[in-house]
Amino acid sequence: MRSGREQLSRLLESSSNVRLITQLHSLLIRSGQLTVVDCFFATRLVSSYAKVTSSSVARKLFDEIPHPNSFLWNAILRAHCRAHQWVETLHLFHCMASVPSKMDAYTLPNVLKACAELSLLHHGRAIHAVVVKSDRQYTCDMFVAAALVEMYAKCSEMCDAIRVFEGFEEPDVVLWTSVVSGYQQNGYAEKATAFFSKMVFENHLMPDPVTLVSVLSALGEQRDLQRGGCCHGFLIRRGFCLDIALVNSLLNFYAKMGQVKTAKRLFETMLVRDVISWSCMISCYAHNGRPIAALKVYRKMIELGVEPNSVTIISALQACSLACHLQEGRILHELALQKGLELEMSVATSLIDMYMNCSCYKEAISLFYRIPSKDAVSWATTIDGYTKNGFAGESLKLFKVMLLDNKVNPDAVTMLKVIDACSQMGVLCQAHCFHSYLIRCGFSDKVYVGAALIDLYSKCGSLDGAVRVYEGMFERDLVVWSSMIAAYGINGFGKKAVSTFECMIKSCIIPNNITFVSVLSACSHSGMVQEARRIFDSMGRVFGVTPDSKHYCIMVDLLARVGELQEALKLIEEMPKPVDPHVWCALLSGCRLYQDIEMGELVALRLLEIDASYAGYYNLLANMYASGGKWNKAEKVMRLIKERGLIKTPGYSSVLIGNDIRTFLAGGKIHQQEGKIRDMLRGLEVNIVEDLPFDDQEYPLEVAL
DNA sequence: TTAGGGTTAG
Repeated sequence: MRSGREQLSRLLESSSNVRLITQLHSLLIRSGQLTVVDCFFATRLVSSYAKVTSSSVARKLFDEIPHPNSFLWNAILRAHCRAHQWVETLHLFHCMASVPSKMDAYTLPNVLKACAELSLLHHGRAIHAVVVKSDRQYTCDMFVAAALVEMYAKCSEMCDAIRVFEGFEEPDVVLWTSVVSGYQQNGYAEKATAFFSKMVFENHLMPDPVTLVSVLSALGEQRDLQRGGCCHGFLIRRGFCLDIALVNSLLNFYAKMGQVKTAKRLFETMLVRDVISWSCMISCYAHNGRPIAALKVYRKMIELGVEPNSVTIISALQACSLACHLQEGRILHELALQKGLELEMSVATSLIDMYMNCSCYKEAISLFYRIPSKDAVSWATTIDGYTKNGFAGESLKLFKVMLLDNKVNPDAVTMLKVIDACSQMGVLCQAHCFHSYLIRCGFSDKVYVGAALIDLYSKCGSLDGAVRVYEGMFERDLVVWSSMIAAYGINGFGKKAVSTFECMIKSCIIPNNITFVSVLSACSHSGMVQEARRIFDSMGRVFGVTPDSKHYCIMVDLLARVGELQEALKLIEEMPKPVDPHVWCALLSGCRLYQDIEMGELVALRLLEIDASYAGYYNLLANMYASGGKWNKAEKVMRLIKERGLIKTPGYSSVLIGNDIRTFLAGGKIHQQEGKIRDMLRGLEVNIVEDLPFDDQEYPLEVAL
């Protein structure tokens, strides 16, 4: 027969809601069993409150006990740890340290955890020194060892973590897992999986769900679908399917691998889903280019009453950003405000990105300036947002502000965004300046920076600059090759682009969809129809790359430009549906050029079926009529634009004059120096004609024409 | 009385 004290203690231990714990607490006070001298029930209560993360109540109770014993001290440390109150944990530990006899092996894991979370490596090392000094008292304790491994791993000191691990002849699964997880969290995916293999195949230890979580993350990083599938099979056989963290990890693995259908199936079979499962699924769709599906999942989650957290909001915002879904984005902004998350760094950055992508740059900027301490990501997002909205000059100004602010160092991505802004401006001297800056900062050796610089120089019209960067690179990846191919292409050197493409294949670099966009558009710019046909045909057949709407668009444009209108139409008919309107536009331009009014009218009809409110389509049609002298029809279409109140976004070009960027809008106000500008243009035309090359050398097509 | 785990921003 159990005593009342023991029964009450067990009841407290099994209580999982605050109300019940509070009732038991009152009962203990009323019955006189909870006194300031009795640490037994105080410890039980503190532990129970900690389980339901009521650390403040636990602390109040603890503070009432004048002489806590080791058990009570450890319980309150754990309560603060569970509540992620790391500073308070350390503070209490220092109070406790004044009574050394109270500290034991149970104390250290909590304190080490706080050190790890606060990245207090020196503190952690000091505690490790205490452990070593204690000889066998703590050194053989596997719990302390696991906490030490975790602390070192969190502080990116994996060598020290391994030394702790190696101090044990027979480490248990938890200790092995700590190391696997440490490697994975520090970005050493291969080491993590190798360590896991050693644990299973050489040491014959059975992994548990926690081990598998870390392994799946590492396999996701390694893009190892096969071994991930083995883990899936294993967890089914071992009956771990109800471990929600493990299944979430598996869900995330399939999401990372782009296996959306498998992730969806897994999500649907989950008996219990928490907010992380839902967030994983939203993020899975958003990251795999299906923002509408992501938002659908988000709405379903809300409908089912699952409370979204900051990660859910971030993932849903990413979907809004991709789908340019401003209305839903604003609702999410309101939700973030209600939850007090608006200025949390990742949420604020996602909001800025969403507003920028939805062309609401003023709202994005206002939010950016309200973030109290900005990080490199928020700066880069805003810089990039300006560029996306066509304000590259503002991007560069903001970058200067970032440097003057001097609180955050720009990272590689920030640099790439600034290069993008420079590319949009297309001003060569600016490109030179920024390139010098990158060399000074030590970023110029990075492969991705090299690729971006090639792109920058080529967009500034300096093919020489692009070639110099390319030739000066020690390492060339797919992106570098693709950038160089594109650089030749946009500067009109189609043959060089194709020969670079062939050289890349000889170097055993497999082209991707972007490489094909570059090489096909290079052919298009130089009128190389046969080469384009050959390369387009090889895409799926030889390289396993399925042509998408961009590739079809380039091919249709190319065929239409050389007058192969029927072949272009045939290609469109072969395309997967729905056909992107840009493809029809390319054909319509060809109809205009070759005055195929009949086909042009049919194409225009298709375009207006897609979007009757887009003024650009009407303009294309009107231009086609005007080119053929069919003024009545052209006028009729233009009248339609006015009647329907449609507005066409004007095209523009810009030029650097002194330190000023001057922008010229198509159809804009007549420039005060228009006469002089036209004289200059006429002069240039004459010079171009006089300088026309007539040998076999390759010259940019635009110039030759 | 104690340990290792899952979702997120450019």
